[in-house]
Amino acid sequence: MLKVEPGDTLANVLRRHIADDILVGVFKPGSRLDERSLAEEYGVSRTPVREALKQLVSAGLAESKPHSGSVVRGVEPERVSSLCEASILLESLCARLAASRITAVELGRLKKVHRACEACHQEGDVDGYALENRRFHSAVIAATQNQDLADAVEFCRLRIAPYQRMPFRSFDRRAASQQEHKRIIDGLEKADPAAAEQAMSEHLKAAAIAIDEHLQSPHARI
Amino acid sequence: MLKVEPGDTLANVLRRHIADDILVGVFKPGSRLDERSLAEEYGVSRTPVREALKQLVSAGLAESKPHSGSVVRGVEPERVSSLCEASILLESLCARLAASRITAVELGRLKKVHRACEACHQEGDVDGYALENRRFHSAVIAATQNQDLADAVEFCRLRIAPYQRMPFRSFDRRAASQQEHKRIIDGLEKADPAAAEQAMSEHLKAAAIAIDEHLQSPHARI
DNA sequence: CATCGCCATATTGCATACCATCTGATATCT
DNA sequence: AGATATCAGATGGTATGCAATATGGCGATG
Repeated sequence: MLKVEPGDTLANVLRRHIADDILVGVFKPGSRLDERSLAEEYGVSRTPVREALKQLVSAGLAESKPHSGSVVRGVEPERVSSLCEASILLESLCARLAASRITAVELGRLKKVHRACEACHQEGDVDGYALENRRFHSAVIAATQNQDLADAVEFCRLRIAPYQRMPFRSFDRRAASQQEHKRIIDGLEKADPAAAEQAMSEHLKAAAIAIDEHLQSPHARI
Repeated sequence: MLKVEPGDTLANVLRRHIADDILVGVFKPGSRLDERSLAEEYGVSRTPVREALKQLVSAGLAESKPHSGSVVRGVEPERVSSLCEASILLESLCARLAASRITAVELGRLKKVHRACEACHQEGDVDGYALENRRFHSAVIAATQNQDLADAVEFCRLRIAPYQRMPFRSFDRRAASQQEHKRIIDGLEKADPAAAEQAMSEHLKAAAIAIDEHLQSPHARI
């Protein structure tokens, strides 16, 4: 438990661990991240926990007021639309760029991720699908061959990640998402920037609508 | 010295202070950020300094290897082009969006900043010009009315900031920059997305070329 | 003479203790 | 009874000390 590899640090391990817990929904938006509790839970001191939390705040996954602690950043429904819009604009841009830059190797990996998505979809593995979906989008972003652009876009993506996974509980949404992914791959494979951009834009718009519907429904609140 | 307002924290003050020092060139890329020295220099303990440094790393202004300390992130010349490209793409996008969304108040503030730029330019106040220039771009980004998009773009801008200011030592570059800014304002005022996008793109391309030329010249290395 | 390995030192990472600040609950005053 | 002031408990923020690890130089060995 809590193995820290040489050349790494305990705080980094904690950050990744807690971030995963947020992204997968163990820590829900709004819940408090108490330093002492977390430290005790992981069997470490408060110091590395603090560092991890600070980094999560920087990443936009949590927020903190001085002397009032940190909470998982909640995204109010009205903010979701802003977040979705940003994501649509940024990732469409990436798709357009990637179409003329993606390498054969990257395209191969993208297709592999797409197949993994399909498997999770058929098995009804929602968490698995959410994970592979994140990998799919990260792969497109990375295909821009511009690390700094990628960092900025991932910075935004990270914030909606907790919400992206919600609609995947629906079989129909997953099926639609798969088809949309396919169109993105086609655009990239044909090195057609306009097509890839259009496909990505439509995909994320559909996702945004699905998220919104989930937030509207009564059982929502994540 | 080092006043910490109530409702704020010493680490935050330090972060802003050090970040400013990096942006203004007191700490040059590549220089070490020693925790003990900084702590002693500011008359505080290592803990808040550590937190500040960690945040700077998250912001991309510094980088650290475990047990090896932090250094101001150096941008190798070959990475500058990637950074500039990202900045061009993202800010042009913002300009396009802002053209149809900027409010009268925001436009007024933008013009005011533009006048402040002009004053610094005439006086040869390079640091002042760099500051007002940053405000100008931040104002455009903010005019998208999308905080999450703005955060992502600022995240990228922060990384080139140390290099943006270099060309401003040249009177001619400042003069050209002013004219380019004017065209951006015109595009926004006419609510012409294409014009604003075009103007911003050309402005940043010119800036990128200017930065590159500075890095090529012998007296460069910031 | 070059290269590899070891050791000394400096610097970071982690833990613990203490201090400042916020939150809420209670009691008092209007 | 309502509002406000005050106090106690909880929680973050800061300081310091110790442990772990990387770095650079020196020496031994091929």
